[in-house]
Amino acid sequence: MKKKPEMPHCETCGSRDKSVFCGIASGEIKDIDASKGCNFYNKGQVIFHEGNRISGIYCINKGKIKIFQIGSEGKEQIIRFAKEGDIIGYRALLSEEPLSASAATLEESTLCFIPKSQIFKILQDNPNFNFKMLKLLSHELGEAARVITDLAQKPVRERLAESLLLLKDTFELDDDKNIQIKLSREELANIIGTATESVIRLLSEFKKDKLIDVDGRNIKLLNIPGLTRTANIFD
Amino acid sequence: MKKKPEMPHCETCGSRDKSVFCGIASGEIKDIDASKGCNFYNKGQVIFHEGNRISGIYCINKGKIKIFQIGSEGKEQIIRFAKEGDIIGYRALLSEEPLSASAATLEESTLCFIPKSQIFKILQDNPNFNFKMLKLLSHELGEAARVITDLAQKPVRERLAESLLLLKDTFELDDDKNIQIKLSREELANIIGTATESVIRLLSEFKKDKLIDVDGRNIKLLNIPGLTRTANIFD
DNA sequence: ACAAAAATATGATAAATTTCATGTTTTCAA
DNA sequence: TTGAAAACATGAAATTTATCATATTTTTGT
Repeated sequence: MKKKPEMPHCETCGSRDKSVFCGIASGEIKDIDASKGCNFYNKGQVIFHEGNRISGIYCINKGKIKIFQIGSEGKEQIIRFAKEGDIIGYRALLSEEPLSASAATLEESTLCFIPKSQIFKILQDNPNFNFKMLKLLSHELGEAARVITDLAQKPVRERLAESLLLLKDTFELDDDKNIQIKLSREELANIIGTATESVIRLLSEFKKDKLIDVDGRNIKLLNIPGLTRTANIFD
Repeated sequence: MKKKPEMPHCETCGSRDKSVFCGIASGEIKDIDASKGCNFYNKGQVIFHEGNRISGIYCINKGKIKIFQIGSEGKEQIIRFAKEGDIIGYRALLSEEPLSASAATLEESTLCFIPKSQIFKILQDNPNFNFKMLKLLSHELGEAARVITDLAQKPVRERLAESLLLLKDTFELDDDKNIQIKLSREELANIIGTATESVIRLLSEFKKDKLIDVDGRNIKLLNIPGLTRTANIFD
């Protein structure tokens, strides 16, 4: 069994400058540090549950997270991903509504929890942080609109291609051009709203078309321009 | 030709207390009034265009608006609706990104335009307004997530039923239980991401099943519980 | 009021996608 | 290590949904 990692500190947190907390004064950082809690999560652990209330936000110190809803037939729908430096749970906290989605780790992760009172204090005292949150929310809303249009209008093959590119942008490629995230075929299906079998078949097609290379859950992007217009390949 | 209506004033605006501007002090309302512009739009007029920059937000004094994107095949996708008292364009303004969607009137409408400088001034000076915007954005984000799951997982018949209920909640029913918005079959199709013919067929089905009554673009909801679980009607 | 255009309607067919069945491979816990 | 469970894979059939063709009705501009 792995040992629990040391409690990370915001002051020395490597992902702080990439995060929404980047412009915060050193005094306030100390406040956050003092009020926060920090936990290690194994792969697949649920962080919070759709429908519950939330009393703070989680900041991802390390790891990868999926945010998902359960549809009416009990099927998981992945809404978005989060990684090191990202925050999750802020939507429900700020709207003061129940959580609209659940979150679970995709690999071993370390998350810090910052209580509501602290967040609201910073929001009040720090116009810069406040504005960052407005920007974050409105950016996310734009992304969501694009997802809606794609889900409504694009066929499954294109949606899969899109989501591979989205995963590339979110988690980046390693030196071998592998997407730096390992998802099951079922999870891929749950991003684009299709059957697992369809994803399996389409990944094979993409491989045959030399657009990607597949080795287990490792997906290598060989021809990114090709993926951006998969519908026209045989035009 | 109809006469242009009088310039409305925020101070006497009937929809202000229902809007995001409801808690604003009288002095600030006067400032908004002084900086705003106001215009009448005919049915079907475009208010702003996806991809452009925006320099303020529009507040709907009167009328009904659709917000939509154009998909890769040129097909319209309706993202959301707005009505009297709602604001539009705030997403692009706050994210400082280009507009992610276009807006057009669904009927004759009057809209006020409040310039960016004024909005940012209120955001800075008025924590209450600021917090209202955070709430609005995060609420919208929750709605978007639910739309994503529905589009990804529900069959067309259920999506149409859902969207009729959404339209009911947004625009309400008149005394005759008619939904207070008149959309073409094509527009209904563009909400749920399906073909116009499918909407036509399904509306007939709903009518035959006594769930709704249809007379042109007037849709009367006869059996709302039935619509909430259209998939199980014949179970 | 009238012609043209747009919207609505419906059937037949085609295409996309899911479901089901079944087999193989991989993963994981005892 | 091994046996069970989960994940992956593939074909065939069924289902859903889109497309095409065509007719009718409604709306709109002149």
